[in-house]
Amino acid sequence: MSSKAYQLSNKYYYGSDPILVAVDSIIFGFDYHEEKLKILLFKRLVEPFSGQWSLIGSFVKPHESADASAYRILKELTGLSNVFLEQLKCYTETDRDPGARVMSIAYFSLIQIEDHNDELINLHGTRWFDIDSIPDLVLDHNKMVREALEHLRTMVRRKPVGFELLPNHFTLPQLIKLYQEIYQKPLDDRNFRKKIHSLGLLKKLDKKDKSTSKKGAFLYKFDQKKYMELLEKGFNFEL
Amino acid sequence: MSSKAYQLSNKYYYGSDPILVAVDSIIFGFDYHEEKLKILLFKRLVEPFSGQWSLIGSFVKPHESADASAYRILKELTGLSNVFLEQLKCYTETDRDPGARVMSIAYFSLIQIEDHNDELINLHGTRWFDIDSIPDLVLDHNKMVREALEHLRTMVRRKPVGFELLPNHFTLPQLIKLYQEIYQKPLDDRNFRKKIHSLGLLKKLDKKDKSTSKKGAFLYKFDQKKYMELLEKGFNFEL
DNA sequence: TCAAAAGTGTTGGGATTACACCCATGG
DNA sequence: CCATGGGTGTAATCCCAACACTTTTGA
Repeated sequence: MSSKAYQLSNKYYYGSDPILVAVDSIIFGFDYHEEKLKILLFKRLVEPFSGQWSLIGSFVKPHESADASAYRILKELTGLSNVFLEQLKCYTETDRDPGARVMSIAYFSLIQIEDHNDELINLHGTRWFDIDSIPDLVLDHNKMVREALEHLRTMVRRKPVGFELLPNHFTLPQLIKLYQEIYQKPLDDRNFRKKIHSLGLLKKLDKKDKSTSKKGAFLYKFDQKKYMELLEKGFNFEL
Repeated sequence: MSSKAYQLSNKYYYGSDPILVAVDSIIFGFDYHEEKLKILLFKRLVEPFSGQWSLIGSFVKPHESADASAYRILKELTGLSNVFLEQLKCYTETDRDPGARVMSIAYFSLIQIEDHNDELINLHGTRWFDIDSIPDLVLDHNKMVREALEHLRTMVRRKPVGFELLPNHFTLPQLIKLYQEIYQKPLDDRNFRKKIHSLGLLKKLDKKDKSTSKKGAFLYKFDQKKYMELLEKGFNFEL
């Protein structure tokens, strides 16, 4: 019985009441063909509500941190390991899960849709959903999605995390479309370019992407060093 | 046995491993006589490390949310109930507490030092410490304090929470000193006044506080409605 | 009358907004 | 050669930072 291991290590806190702890990840991706921000969902595996759409999650195991748990489940379902993943918020209402007293730590993740392993995706029945047509999810997961989306909108103004959603080489039109989709409003093309260039974050490549126009749009990558610097100290990216 | 109640409600998740969950609150106060930002600590009541300085915390009980737990312990130790309290971050490293596998949800609180009940403070052996001379704390509590302080500095630029640390009636010199203490840098007096007035958050009273000068400084209170509005939508308060 | 803290405005520079046309190319 | 999307510059405005003197009054 697995709770035995736990009991053994509890030398001190007799009489205190342990609680089940889960992690649930809100995983964002940007489909730049459709120009849509999406989140990754799967069908819940356990009762109650088995088979219903759910955030991707797992119970936290005795010998792993919550971070490790969130990384583990993300790796299992997408094959990805070097991704942007951070803790968002802990949901602790006593009645949030009718199955038991379960707390959930929500994680916020940004991934590049193209990178993930399609076989794994199919294997586990995960699916990308447009953020404006998320189905009814189990428990309080719809609330988690709403709050994660707010977090994304706030965050993108302070840190250059938008890039986590784009492929390594991307064009400015793609970048602009991403920000428009996140902010849910049209942005001025010229001012956006001016601002993004002024950050010194972009490295222009020689190649062009001609998949969307005859003229072709220059590809860029971002300067890893500058990126880290800005991630650390933040910036102000109001538009 | 209290864990029985828990077992009873766990109809579904057999074989999953529950974890002890605690809350720990980083409680900030501003002593405007000393012009110092402080945090409230107490001496830990349980082994291991009983008697050492610690953040104020408690285990989360089976029938309370983590928020309720944090409010409960704050009320017990300070007598205060209408305070600014929000969840900060969950600490989940497996080895963070040698006593057992315990997660801790850190809470961030801002209170008005004068409001709290001195008798309770004395009764529980709590004490205010300058943020620049925090003693060694149990477990990872020093880390929590550092991160909470960073959070305060970030937050104060986006939301008008500074007021939570001041008495209901306060003077502009007090407010400026508070911000200087939080930002840890001198601020331009005239620009600060201009900016704070432009927010439309302050209501000037007829009274003056003459405790710090012969001329006396006008007392202000803040406009609750405007405050709520700005708390909701945020602002930019770079200085 | 003077010391000590409170209060008050202006100006220059940098950033942000609004806005319209030329460019390159494949079909 | 033309339709389509990619790319560029400037002027007006707003916001922010820097900066020094006057006011009040109790001792």
